[in-house]
Amino acid sequence: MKDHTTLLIIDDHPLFREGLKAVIQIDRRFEIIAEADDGLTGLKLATELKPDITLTNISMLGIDGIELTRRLKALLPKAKVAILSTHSDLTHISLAMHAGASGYLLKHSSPAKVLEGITAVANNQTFIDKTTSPSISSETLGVKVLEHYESQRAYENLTPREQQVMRGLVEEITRDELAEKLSVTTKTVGNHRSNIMRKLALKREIELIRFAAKIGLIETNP
Amino acid sequence: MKDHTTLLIIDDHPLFREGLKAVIQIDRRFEIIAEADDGLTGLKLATELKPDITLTNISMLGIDGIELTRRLKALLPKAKVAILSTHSDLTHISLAMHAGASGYLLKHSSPAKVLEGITAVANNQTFIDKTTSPSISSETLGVKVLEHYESQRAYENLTPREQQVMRGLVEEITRDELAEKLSVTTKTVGNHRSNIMRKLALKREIELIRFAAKIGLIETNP
DNA sequence: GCCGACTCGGGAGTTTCTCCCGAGTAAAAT
DNA sequence: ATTTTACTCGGGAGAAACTCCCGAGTCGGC
Repeated sequence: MKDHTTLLIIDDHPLFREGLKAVIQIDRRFEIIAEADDGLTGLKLATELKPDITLTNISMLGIDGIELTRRLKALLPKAKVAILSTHSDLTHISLAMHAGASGYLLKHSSPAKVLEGITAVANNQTFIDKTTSPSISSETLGVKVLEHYESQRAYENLTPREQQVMRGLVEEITRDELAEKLSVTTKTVGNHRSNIMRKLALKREIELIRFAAKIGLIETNP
Repeated sequence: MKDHTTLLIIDDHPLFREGLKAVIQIDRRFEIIAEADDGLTGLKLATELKPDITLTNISMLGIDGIELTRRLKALLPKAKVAILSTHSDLTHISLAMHAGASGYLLKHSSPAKVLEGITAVANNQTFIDKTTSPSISSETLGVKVLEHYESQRAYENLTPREQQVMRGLVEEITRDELAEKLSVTTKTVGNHRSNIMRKLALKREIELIRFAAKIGLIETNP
């Protein structure tokens, strides 16, 4: 490892950035060369300044950390990204790793752990903080990624009209209102629904709603 | 205002606490006398040390910041609590204020803004960071609180059996399975459902699911 | 042209839901 | 001790929603 590793910090919480900076600055091997509070400026800075490691949050307005990772790796394949997230679930972890992140660190964990993670990434290792999800193997990661992409793909494989109907179905309007909105009969809406349920292999309404939430079609207030 | 205001910081993210401490320590009027990383120890520290202001996050395992506020105000009505949250929606804000918080600050906002808020609370003012929800009047706050409590109350006004059926309805099991689980006929489950929908003034399945999510009956993956 | 995919909806049957009602039961009130 | 009240269970009848199967019209592509 070089004796000087440059870092870019991307997080939409100024206070959190302060904390991270305070912790990292203790270790003289690291130098924070820039920070950003949203994904777009973060991506711009990363491509311009080419830091050794880009440390980014996931949940941000506009470009989120995962999308940022994806784009940055597309532009600069050798760039190293470490995710710093509140989410310790497999879905987020696997999406991040799949997007090309080298590390997945948790905001809940101790400063020492975070430094450990950054150091590992600087040394070209892959680091996943397993504090809350102890049993992450590359297989389970793969499975989760697959599941998520399959959900997304399954939805995208619906015809345009079916997608439109599905979006209507998971809104709080009645079938009649939806039919009217789409200028078809209630019967047709029902038929589309039937096809959608079959194509997505769902049985009950709540499964449809969960599916819609999973692929970001509807909000689930946090 | 006293020339020295004591603070207790409660947040489950060590790094965030670091950032907050770094920012607050710049202002010599404040002294951080303790910190905690979960609600229960936070509550214990608050009652023992009686800080002038308890600064707490909302989302924490076990006792969350709102529940902590409620309990602390019950024990020490003169204690002042400032919430520091990522959520800028009315529901959270109003629940917090209703629980007895004196301030509602956002993690997204600038260090200066956070200091401003703490200062205001120290001066016995009520401070709500309106950065992302500009139009918060006491009326809208009241309405939201009312809405939330009415939902909760409406659910509690269901009979025990109805609550049981409702919990079953929002799980991913079929009517038949639910009927079998409750040792009644499908017909009875249907009748209960009908009564539930009428009592809660709901029309569609998705409304039922949203309602269940609102009162914390089911998880909505974050 | 003709093929395939998409969209729309009818027919027929099934499941689910609503609304109304009565029976059994257990606790609370008088 | 009897009445009242609330709750639970389910039947009946009809409405609404859903499924599965099918045919017709449309449109872009080979």
